Amino acid sequence: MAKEQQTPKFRRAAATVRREALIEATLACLRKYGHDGLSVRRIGAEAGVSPGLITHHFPSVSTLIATAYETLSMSLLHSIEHHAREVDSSPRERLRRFYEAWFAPALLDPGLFNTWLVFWSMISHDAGVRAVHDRTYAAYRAALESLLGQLQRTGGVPAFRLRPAAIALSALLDGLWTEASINPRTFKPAEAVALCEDWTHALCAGAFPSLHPDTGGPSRASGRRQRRPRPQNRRRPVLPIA
Amino acid sequence: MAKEQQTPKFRRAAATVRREALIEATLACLRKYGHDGLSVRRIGAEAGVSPGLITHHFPSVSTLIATAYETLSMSLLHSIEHHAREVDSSPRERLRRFYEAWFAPALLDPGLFNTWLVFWSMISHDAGVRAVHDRTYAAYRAALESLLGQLQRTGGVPAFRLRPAAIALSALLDGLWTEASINPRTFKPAEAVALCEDWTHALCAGAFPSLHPDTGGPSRASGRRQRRPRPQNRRRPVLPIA
DNA sequence: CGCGCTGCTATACGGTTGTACAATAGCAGC
DNA sequence: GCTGCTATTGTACAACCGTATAGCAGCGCG
Repeated sequence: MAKEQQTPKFRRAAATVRREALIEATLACLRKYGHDGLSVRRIGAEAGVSPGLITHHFPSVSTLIATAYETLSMSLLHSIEHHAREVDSSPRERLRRFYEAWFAPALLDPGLFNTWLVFWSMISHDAGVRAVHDRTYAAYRAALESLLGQLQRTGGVPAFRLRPAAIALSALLDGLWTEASINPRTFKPAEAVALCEDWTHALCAGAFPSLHPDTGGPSRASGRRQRRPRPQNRRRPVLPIA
Repeated sequence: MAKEQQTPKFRRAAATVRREALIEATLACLRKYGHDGLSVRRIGAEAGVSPGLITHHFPSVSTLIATAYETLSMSLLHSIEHHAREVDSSPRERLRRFYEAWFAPALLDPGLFNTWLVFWSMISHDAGVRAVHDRTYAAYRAALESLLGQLQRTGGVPAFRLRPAAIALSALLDGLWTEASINPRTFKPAEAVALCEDWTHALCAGAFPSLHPDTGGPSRASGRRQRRPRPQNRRRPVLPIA
């Protein structure tokens, strides 16, 4: 009994690495358990650590979630951008690779979608999470604007307004990703890529009138119908639910 | 004291109307409290009813949620379709009115988005909710396919494959609706309508190659690049997170 | 080797959750 | 008007939640 294998009850770690470990444990929990994963006890168990530690390292649990949100979001964006930039080829090709990365199997994990749902559902409650969303959404849009800007400088591509174009493309990507994550049987990832490629094609063909640079606002967006008499003055409520 | 205003402690109701009232109370709770709204106590309080009643009328709380999901989803779809069909005009105009209804103020309520997040987050756990999603998504896609089919029969519009077109349009609508619900300041509803109108315009211009009727699958979707050598055999993981 | 800083654990607390079940009472039918 | 069916209530229960806090213990430093 002289040389007992007395394993230490816990190991100390620098605050930085412990915080990082907690963030990774949080992401693992959200991925595995979805909305039930953001519990100090569950995250602590995942990290092999006492529940009280997370409130010791983070002012509150929502701060931890917000940090995890920013970490994951930026990591994904960098991975996708890196994948798109890998081959040195035309902007059009880079955009296509961006789509491919967006619908790669790793991105279509249902656990990842559930993670995102948790982030989204916290936006309306927590100001920190909302700030992270605004930052990361801006970063995604900036990435798309960069790719689209390179595309615009390609010969034969008509000029278009970058910001609304990026908004539309981002929405298309998000919408396809959402449905693909919910029900993988609706369409194959390659179909999603093809639909995004179609969008690129239409953009290059100048088929999006409201994106023309001289189009100031959306009021003149439709172009042809200047007279919009707002026909039904008696506003029929679109949402009859109480 | 002879004529006491003795209010009955509760009122009996037929099972049907009580279930309906509980469904409406559920929707109100989800709208107000988001994910914290699906508690028997909160729903019961909203309906002015004891918590035990909901487990008495519904086998479980997830069944109630699934029913509420289907009710709200179909109600919204019918409202939007009704709004689109109101004027008897061109298919193109009906499609535009569909977009307008989609981004009407009532649909951009943050509470509605939070409600949807709850539904979405239950899909991976509950088979009933998943079935409701599959049904309602199919209904939405069918509605879009109907509108797009009418558009296709218009003179001057090239033929296109209905199903992937509806999938793409649905994704665009959903993606724009999501971001508009999260952050109303990113773009105005009219801009979203304009971007959808752009999509319609491109479709009518035949600017979506993969939607051409002869295009069989997504493998030939990109059209031009037949040789796709899958360049990087060492698959760099897109998601480096553990 | 031992001191001491502090990362970390363990527990307690008041609150919430879903489910179960016995008791109550509205109200319809006779 | 009384009776009986059953919708409804109220409570009990065990499990979980986030936070606060007192004290243990790893481990660097002297």
